[in-house]
Parts: sequence; C-alpha cells; structure tokens
Amino acid sequence: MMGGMAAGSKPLRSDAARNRDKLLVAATQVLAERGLDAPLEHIARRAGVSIGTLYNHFPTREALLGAVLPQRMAALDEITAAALAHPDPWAGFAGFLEGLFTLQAEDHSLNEALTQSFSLATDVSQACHRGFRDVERIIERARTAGRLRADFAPTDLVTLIWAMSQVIRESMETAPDTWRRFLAFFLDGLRAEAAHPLPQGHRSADR
Amino acid sequence: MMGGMAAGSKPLRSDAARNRDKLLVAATQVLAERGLDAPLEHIARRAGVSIGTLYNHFPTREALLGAVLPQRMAALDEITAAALAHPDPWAGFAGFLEGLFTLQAEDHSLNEALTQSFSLATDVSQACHRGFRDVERIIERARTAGRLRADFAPTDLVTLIWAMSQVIRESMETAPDTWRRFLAFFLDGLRAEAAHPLPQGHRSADR
DNA sequence: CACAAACTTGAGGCAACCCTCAGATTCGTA
DNA sequence: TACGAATCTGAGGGTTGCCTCAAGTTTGTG
Repeated sequence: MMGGMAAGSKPLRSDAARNRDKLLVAATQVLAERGLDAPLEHIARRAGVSIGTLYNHFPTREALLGAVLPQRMAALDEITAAALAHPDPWAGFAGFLEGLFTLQAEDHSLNEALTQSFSLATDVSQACHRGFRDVERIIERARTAGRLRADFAPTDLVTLIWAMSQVIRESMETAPDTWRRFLAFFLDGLRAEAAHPLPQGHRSADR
Repeated sequence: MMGGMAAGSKPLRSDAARNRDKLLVAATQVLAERGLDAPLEHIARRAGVSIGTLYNHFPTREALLGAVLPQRMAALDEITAAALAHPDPWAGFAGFLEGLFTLQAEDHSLNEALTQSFSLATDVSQACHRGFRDVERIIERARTAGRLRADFAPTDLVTLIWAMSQVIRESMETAPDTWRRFLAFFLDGLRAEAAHPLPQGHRSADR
C-alpha cells in the first residue's frame, strides 16, 4: 500500500540531492501561487537551477506534481481525523468541509489538484483515494445520525469541491470570505430537515 | 433600439458584409464549443476567411466578443420575463435558475462570459447589467413572498453562477445532469424555512 | 591527484498563438 | 470597360512555453 516513498532508489550525489530539494521547495511555492500549470521555467528559476536540471529530476510535469502534491494533501488527514473524532456527527461533517476549503483557499495547487484529481499522476490520485475512505465515513456518520439528508452521496462532495474551487478562485482577490457564505447556504440545504425530493432520473437522452 | 445592427457605421461593401456575417456565425459556433479564448485562427478558418480578414472586421478579441455575446445573452431576457410572469414567486425564482444554467450548459462561451462579465468588453458588461435589474426583481419578489430566505442577496447569485460554471464544465462530458442535482441541494438551502444564521465576519452582502 | 561517472547547463528546435502589412484581388461606379 | 478605393490574403516576426542533448562541471572514490 504505502510502500516507502521513493525509498529503495539509488543514492543521489550530494549536489543532486541538494538541487532536488531546492526544486521541491520552489515547486511547492510556485504551484501554490500560480496553479498546476505554472511554467516549469519559473520553478527552475526560483530554485536557482537550470531548466535542464528540473527535467533531470522530474522528466514530466506529472512526476513533479506527484512529488509535491501528496505532501500537501497530508494536511487533509488531520482534518478528516478531527472530523471523525468530533462528538457531533453534523458538526464533524461541517467542520470537515470548512477545513477542506480553507486549505483549498490557501493553496492554489491544492485547489486545482482536488478538482482534477482523477486525471492526475497516479501518486496524486492515490493520495486522493486513500483519503476518500475517511471522507465516506464522515458522510455516513452524519447521515445515519439523521442530521445529513439521506440522499447525499459521497460523489456529491466531488461536485461541491468543483463548485467551491471556482468560488474560491474568483473571489480570492476581492472578497476572500465569499466561500464561507456560500458554504453556509449549501449546508442549510444538506440538513435532513431541509431535504426536498431531488429531480428524478434523467430519461431525456434525446431532446 | 437595436434598429439596424451596427447602426451609424459606413455601409460595407457586399463582400465585406458577407464575410462579416460568416465570421459572426463561425465565432458563435467556435466560442460555444471551445470557450472565450478559442484561437482566432480557428474562427477564421471555420468562416472560410483569412486571419487578416478577421482582424479587419474585429481589431481585438474583445471587439469580436462584443459582437457575439450580447446576442447570445438575449436568450436570457425570455427567461427572466418568464420568471417574473410566473404566478408563484418561488417557482419563478427556481425556474429562472434552471433556465439560466441550462443556457450555460449549452454554450461554453456564455458560461465563461457570465462568470467573467466584469472584466469583459463594455458591450458585454452592459448586456449583463441591463439584465441584472430584472434578476434583482425576481429575487426580491421571492423574498418578500416569504419563500426565499431573507439574507439572500443578488450578489449571492453571482457566486452561484461561479460555482455552477465549474460544475457544468467538469461534468459536461461524463454526467451532464450533475448540475441539476447540485442546484436542487442548493435550492433547499435557499428556502426561507431552511435558513440558519450565516457566519459573521462580513455582515451583509453589499458589494 | 586523477579520472570516470554523475550531474548541470542553456542554447536551440518545436509548436501554438498573437498580430501586422505590402501586395494581390474584388467591387462598384462613371 | 476601366480604374481607384475597399477589401482580402498569408507569409512572417514576436511571444511564451515545452522538451532535448552535446558539451562543460562537479563529485567522490581509488
């Protein structure tokens, strides 16, 4: 499952190891600032290294993302753990969402990564899928407690993440609290007592 | 008001007028398919015209958008009118949202235009602002009827449009009905009886 | 110290897209 | 029909970003 990171690799020469670290630091910063398709040249420059060296260590952009993002996503683990530990299932669920989106708002790369997680490097999707188990438990717990509406499915959370990613992106500069207000509206629709029947199945394949 | 199109301009030569029309048709199609920053070369090619001709008629991308988008947005007028005419204020409000997002889902350029409307060509923002008056009335009507929660402001609709634009974009290929489900959840949070106090921090949503 | 292997460098070839402009073409009128 | 003005064309110069590779530099071991 977890293997041991990049363990078992060949030992790097000292200068190479140093450069690799500088690249990871720079990449973390630049990606957080400019998103997942920040120019690789920027990252190399910020690391004080040539573009060729970047390609030496990370032959593709995905390889680089795979080295940076899972680490960033580790922050999510604390949040899911706290949510599960919360005595009130609904408060745990709501707190989880708040923590998740706070992270997204702080890190542009995380925001995009969560949105695109299924088309990304395997390392990244793995990190996503691993965490998803806990998320399902958070949802299930709030639902069986009768607080979260029964027809809310884990995949609906993916949709919410999509929605929030855009709200965060658009409002970040001018009114960075916007997402909290939006989330409050949405949460009010997720309470069990607020539930109205959802639109029926989509049998209109043609129009 | 709309009298004769680009009224006040000098009369175009016949071939020029024909090319201009072909460009508008092509642009409408290509923009709907590929979004607001579709390559201008694609549009010229689809119109069967050279890139130079495109620049002849529309010296900037914004000029082209300004000629295409307001027309597309006219479809919104019907929707707002229908919403205001609906006997049930809540159903009018909900129907308006459904119509709006249906349009967004059908036209990629409209989707992006609505989310970016404030950084776009004046023609486009004007079209937006004009329509916004009616939208405010739709909201106000549902609110004073006691159906829409009292703390929902017109600017919250902008946020919802941001959110939806991403949901539509991400799900369009694989599950194009996703946005309806999401909207249903959200609407349940907008009903007056579902309202819980919003987070403090920024009091009301006066922009 | 010497030297091979490991590593770095950055110019340079690609590709996509933007926009321009001198010369060729077409229109419409006299 | 002729001809000037209006219009069209598309090669070409500029930009940004991707990725490669031959030549130079550093490391660490014998």
